[in-house]
Amino acid sequence: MADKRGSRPHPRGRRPAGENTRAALLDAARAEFTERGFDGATVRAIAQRAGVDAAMVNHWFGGKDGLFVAAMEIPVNPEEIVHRILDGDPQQAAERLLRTFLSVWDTNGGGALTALARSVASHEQAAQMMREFLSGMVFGPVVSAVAPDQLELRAALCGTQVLGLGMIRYVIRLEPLASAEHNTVVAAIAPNLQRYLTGVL
Amino acid sequence: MADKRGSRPHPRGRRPAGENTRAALLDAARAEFTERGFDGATVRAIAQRAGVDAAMVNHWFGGKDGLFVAAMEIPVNPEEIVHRILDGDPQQAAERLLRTFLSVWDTNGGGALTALARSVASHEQAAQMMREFLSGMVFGPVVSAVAPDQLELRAALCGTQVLGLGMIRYVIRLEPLASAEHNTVVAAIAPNLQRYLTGVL
DNA sequence: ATAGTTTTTCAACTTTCGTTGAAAAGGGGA
DNA sequence: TCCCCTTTTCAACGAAAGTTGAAAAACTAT
Repeated sequence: MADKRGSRPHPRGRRPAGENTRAALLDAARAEFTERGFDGATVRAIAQRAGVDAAMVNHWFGGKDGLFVAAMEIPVNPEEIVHRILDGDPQQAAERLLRTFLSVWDTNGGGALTALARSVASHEQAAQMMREFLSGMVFGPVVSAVAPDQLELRAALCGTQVLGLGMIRYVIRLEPLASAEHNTVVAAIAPNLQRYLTGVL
Repeated sequence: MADKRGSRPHPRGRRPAGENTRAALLDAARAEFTERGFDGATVRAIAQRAGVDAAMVNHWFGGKDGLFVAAMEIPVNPEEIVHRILDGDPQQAAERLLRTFLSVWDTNGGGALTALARSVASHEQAAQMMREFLSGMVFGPVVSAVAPDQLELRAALCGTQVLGLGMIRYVIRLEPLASAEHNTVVAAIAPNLQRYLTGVL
């Protein structure tokens, strides 16, 4: 009944291998940052969720900031996403773009974009990453491929619509959009987004 | 040169009257919450900005939470705003709505909505206030007056566009939207917003 | 096998923040 | 004038969080 190690979940030093602490930490960090934002998430909670000690964050990532940057490195390949969006009729690019975001977000509990949105609060670095992600990684390439003019303005406009949708649906959780079917959302928003991409401004 | 009270900025007890601590605290709180969000703002910084002791926050508002709620009580009258938006051609309601938000925000450094947006992070109360403000105070009444059907969906859709604009322009500060003229923004976005209000979904 | 390196936990430190209680000072009514 | 209430600062407390250093355990190479 009274095993000597019974009360201590983990013995001291290195663990039997196989369990990748770094990856576990990244997963836990993504979840916590998404749920609570940069300030709300604590190193201790992330470590506990990953089942390791909080000191591991410093060992592997140098600190909370490093972990945040590493965790927000998007797990999905932006080029592949962009490629899929551009594949087909340019007049339906908005619909494909919207469906892509919705499915990434819904399988992800809000996704990295939501984590960033929640973190932009007091972290200038998050705003920086957001800018780069929005204009550089996703909307920039798409707009360049399908839009006739005013590329930067169109990219920013797409940002307002997509980010606004993310905020309302996942952060504020305003009904009926928060629980609406993908088809409903797409039917309502895709035409507007399409105008930002290829319509006359 | 060496006044006995020279090193102490304020003597102890009550001050000569005339200076309204409560109001100063509210102003400072609005500024700090807007710039840094609920978590980023500290009671001490707010008090220093107001030129009073941090304990005054507890004395007047019961704590940081009470101060936040009090500070977010919107200084602009929503009914008046709604009335102005509804006054005129319903087909141009979106333009008036957009211009109203832009001017409130731009004279306000982002405004209460931005403060709330920055605070939604780890404060469920902020999300609650946001929901009520969006659907109850502004978009709800406007939509009820001009929209033909699906009132709640239309209100939420307007929320995505307006909140997204606020996030991109004031929080993320993505160019060229961040520094664009009001006319440019209105020309680009009003048609889309008008579709959410009165168009066919 | 043994020495050295890497990984891991533990305990403690430091800082920051919200909050509290007591004391001081001005104002107002009896 | 004297007493009481309100307002204000001050000092300190307690909790929480990011970080650090040392010791222990497992792996690796010689």
